[in-house]
Amino acid sequence: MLDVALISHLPNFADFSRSELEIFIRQSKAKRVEKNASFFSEGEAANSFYMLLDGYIRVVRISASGEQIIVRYITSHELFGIASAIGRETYPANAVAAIDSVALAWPMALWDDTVRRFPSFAKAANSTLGNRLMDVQDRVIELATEQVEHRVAAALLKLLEQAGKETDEGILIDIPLTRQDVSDMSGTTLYTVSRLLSGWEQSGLVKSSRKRVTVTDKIKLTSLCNRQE
Amino acid sequence: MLDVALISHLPNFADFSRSELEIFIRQSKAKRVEKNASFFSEGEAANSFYMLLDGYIRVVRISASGEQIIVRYITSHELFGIASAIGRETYPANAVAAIDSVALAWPMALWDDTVRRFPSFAKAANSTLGNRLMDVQDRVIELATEQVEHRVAAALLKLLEQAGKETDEGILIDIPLTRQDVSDMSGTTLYTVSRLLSGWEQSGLVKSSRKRVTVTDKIKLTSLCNRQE
DNA sequence: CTTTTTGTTTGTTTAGCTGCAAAGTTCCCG
DNA sequence: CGGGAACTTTGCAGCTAAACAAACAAAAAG
Repeated sequence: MLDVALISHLPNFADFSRSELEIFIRQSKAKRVEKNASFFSEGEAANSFYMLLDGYIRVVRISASGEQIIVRYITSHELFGIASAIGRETYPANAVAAIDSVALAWPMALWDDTVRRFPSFAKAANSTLGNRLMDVQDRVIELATEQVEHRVAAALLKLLEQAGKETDEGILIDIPLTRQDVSDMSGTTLYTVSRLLSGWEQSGLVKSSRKRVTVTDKIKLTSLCNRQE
Repeated sequence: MLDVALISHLPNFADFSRSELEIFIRQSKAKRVEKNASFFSEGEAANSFYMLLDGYIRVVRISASGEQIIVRYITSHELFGIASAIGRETYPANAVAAIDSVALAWPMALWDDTVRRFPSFAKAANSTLGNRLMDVQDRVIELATEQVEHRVAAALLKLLEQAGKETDEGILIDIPLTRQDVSDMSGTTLYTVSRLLSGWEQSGLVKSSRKRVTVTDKIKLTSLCNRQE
């Protein structure tokens, strides 16, 4: 059983009493999902909402022409699969574990009641939605106005924030990440990503190997994103 | 004074009684904004939330490099400027009137109370957010995977749904719309849009003139969006 | 240890767009 | 009604990044 103390400090649960939170947690079921398996798929009936305890989740959609797009990553303690919050009865995307992951799952039937009784929870859910909306808008702007180099750099920096881990060589992106994954995030091809990474490696911005990227010069990488004119 | 009957049927207000709705409306102030003027700007303190009564609004953001992106259009009876719903204290974008427009404005201080007392209103706000999130995601996918021709066609079709008006020549997009506007929606340049429209005009898909586009063959235009491989 | 699978790099070619310039149109305003 | 502003079209030059192919490297499977 999960230790309530580990999550009681989260803003999601700010106005749950200790016992309320315990009851709430007890209503959930831990769901463990292996790397590359899904918590749920696009179009599926939204029977549960989730909070990620450990791991990383790729939110993926498939375009009309069959190409895969990574919409975002979910990190620990984020709510996800909250279709109800926006009045939907099916999940709008696929949630694929990037590494072995564990989440708590609540029956969707509890949503309305939970939101009504716990304003902090409702607020957290709404600001989660708001942040996602802003993020996605930022990506639209990026895709519409910036060149590939900029976009790939931005994708790496975002990953760095979400999953960066200090090492002696620099900051490692602690998710197994293929060139293809990066290109799926930045709307380009794995070839271009490979070329960019090679180039950056030569100029000492990053180190990369199979499924791993370490950023050695965050400053310079950031500056690629702010290039004016 | 606005006739309450005109809007009482909207889902937003499903569980307002007649008198509650009257009171609610009375708390608002009609705001009239001329073409090309703004209801509010990005970063401004979010003092009001709005419902559009008449007109069209362009939701615009400016990229880091100064380029303008049209994030979406707001049409009649939509809520907008609902920053509070996502826990923000400033507006996240500019709301510019595409034509002379009128909206009701409520003081943001009323938000929490309104949402709490009227679940239908809260639900409407949330599904508005949800739809926007989905829309923006769709645009990300489009920008990341589809070619310009496809994207411009999709932009026109979206406008057609929002502001289409039957005429004897076809369906007119009833908003003054420059080539630049269309390119700002589809992440390309006004030159390319101009070329595409010329081409489509030759093959009888559209008719266009200064600031006007009429779609004469919606079927074929739609098929440009579904082009496989 | 060998084979297969999966991921990465790199060369070459080329389509698709952008960017600029310049001319043509349409509209608006005094 | 005339002049200027705003919008549109078109030609051309140039370049970015996509697409394909092929070889290489690393990991997983047997």
